[in-house]
Amino acid sequence: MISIMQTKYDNSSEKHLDLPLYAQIKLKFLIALEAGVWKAGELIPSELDLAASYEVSQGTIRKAIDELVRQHLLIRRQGSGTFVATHQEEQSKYRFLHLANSAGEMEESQNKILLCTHQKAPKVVYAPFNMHAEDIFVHIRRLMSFSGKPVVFEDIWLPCPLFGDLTLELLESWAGSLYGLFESHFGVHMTHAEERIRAVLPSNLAVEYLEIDQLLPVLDIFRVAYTYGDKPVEVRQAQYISTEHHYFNRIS
Amino acid sequence: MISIMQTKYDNSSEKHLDLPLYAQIKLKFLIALEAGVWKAGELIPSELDLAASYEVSQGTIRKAIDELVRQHLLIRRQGSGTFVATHQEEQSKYRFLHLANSAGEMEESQNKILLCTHQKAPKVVYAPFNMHAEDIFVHIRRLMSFSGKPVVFEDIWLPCPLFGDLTLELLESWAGSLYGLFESHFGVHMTHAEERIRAVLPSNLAVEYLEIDQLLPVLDIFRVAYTYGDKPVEVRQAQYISTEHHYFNRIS
DNA sequence: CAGTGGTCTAGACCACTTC
DNA sequence: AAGTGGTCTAGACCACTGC
Repeated sequence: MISIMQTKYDNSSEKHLDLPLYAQIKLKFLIALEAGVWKAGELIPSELDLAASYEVSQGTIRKAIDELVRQHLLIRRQGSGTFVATHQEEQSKYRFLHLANSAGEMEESQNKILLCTHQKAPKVVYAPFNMHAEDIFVHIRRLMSFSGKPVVFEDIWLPCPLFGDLTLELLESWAGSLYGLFESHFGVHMTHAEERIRAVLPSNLAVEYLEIDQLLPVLDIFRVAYTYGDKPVEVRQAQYISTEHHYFNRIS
Repeated sequence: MISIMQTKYDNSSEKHLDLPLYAQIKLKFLIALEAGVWKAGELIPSELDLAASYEVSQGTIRKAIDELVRQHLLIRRQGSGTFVATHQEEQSKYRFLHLANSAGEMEESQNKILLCTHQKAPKVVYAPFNMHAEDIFVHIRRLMSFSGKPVVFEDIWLPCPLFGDLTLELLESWAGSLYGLFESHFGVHMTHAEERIRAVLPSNLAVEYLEIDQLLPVLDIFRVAYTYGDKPVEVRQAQYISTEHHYFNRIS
């Protein structure tokens, strides 16, 4: 016996978690992204195809995709389709670098890798990963310059299980952004990050590489970056000279 | 001659700007907010009422409201209705104060108003308003303490045309947040802000009020806050001690 | 119980990209 | 011309609030 007008919430089979349909589908998409079924830059199926696959309406698929687009995990291109977001795009170039000059403009940076080694890390580094003092990390040290002047000195720490193959040669041969490299060579896409900002006197190494007086206050920025599923995959500690540049933030 | 199925984009009268319908309606709502037709905390008409008023479907109204909700201009309460966002709520208490302690927690602050005068302002203050060196501003100086220790010293500048009536007595009698006061006494609702952050040596006044050494680096935070329509309505310059606290930011 | 926002559907048509 | 996302509608039902 089939009624013409079906009742709406007919989830007779495997009701997930009392989440609305679009949220359940969003979770499935997140799993596809996390598992690498959908890879950075790739085209995903059309909304109508997905609607057919999951046996829901286009509107429900749209709402799931909408939220992922707002989180910068997917990108829509009218006429072409929906794609997995990537750090290769021009657009995302400065998403994770909140640094501007006095005029409020972003500038092109020149980056120099100072070292890339495998070693143990301090507690502030291994703690966010729930790892231990003996665990080995990839350690990158980098200097960023603007108009030829060094401005940012940073130490970047990556867990070996994911980034063990990273070498100095690879870093130096890579022209794009670091997150673009992580994505294309290690399949790790950074989705968001948390930063803690302090004013400090520069470390001895920062004094040396940034070529500044040891009494010049600098911004100290501690970042933990995450991939899909809120999984931490990078810790970095940076010092910024803030005489001709500043950290900017929009509160909305 | 009337067809049963009307054609969809029948904007025969006054086609606005080639914006989609929901965007046109969103603009009308923004005008209502800006003009004070809808005031902070008030209930706005139901979605079905609005749909009838503007002769569109509920879905179109929803999409317009959705965007305003995401911008924190409106708040939905299922079963009750949709309300104009306000700074009186507990939720928005720390939206504009990105300050946490070493454990990453927000703390309750004790605020002390040091002065409230009417005077001319420096260029960095009047420039964002497109005003002039001779124009008079309300100038508030404030000290914020956490657990009894002074942490934030700030100068706040407000244009007289809007805030001329602000007095020291009013400030001291007000228990809530500053933005809550601006909203309830002057009808000015802050919607967003931009901050520029530097590391500097503290000003002489900051040294005095924060009770710190003049060589201790502090965060210097320059903020311009805006109301509806991207209109700047406040400039503040703050210095934060960042030894036991930090500025935090989430990049997403 | 009436009214509100929240979810979901089915279907139409528009705007854009690609071939 | 075919296919994709973007807009819009009309209507149903669910979940919650307040009287």
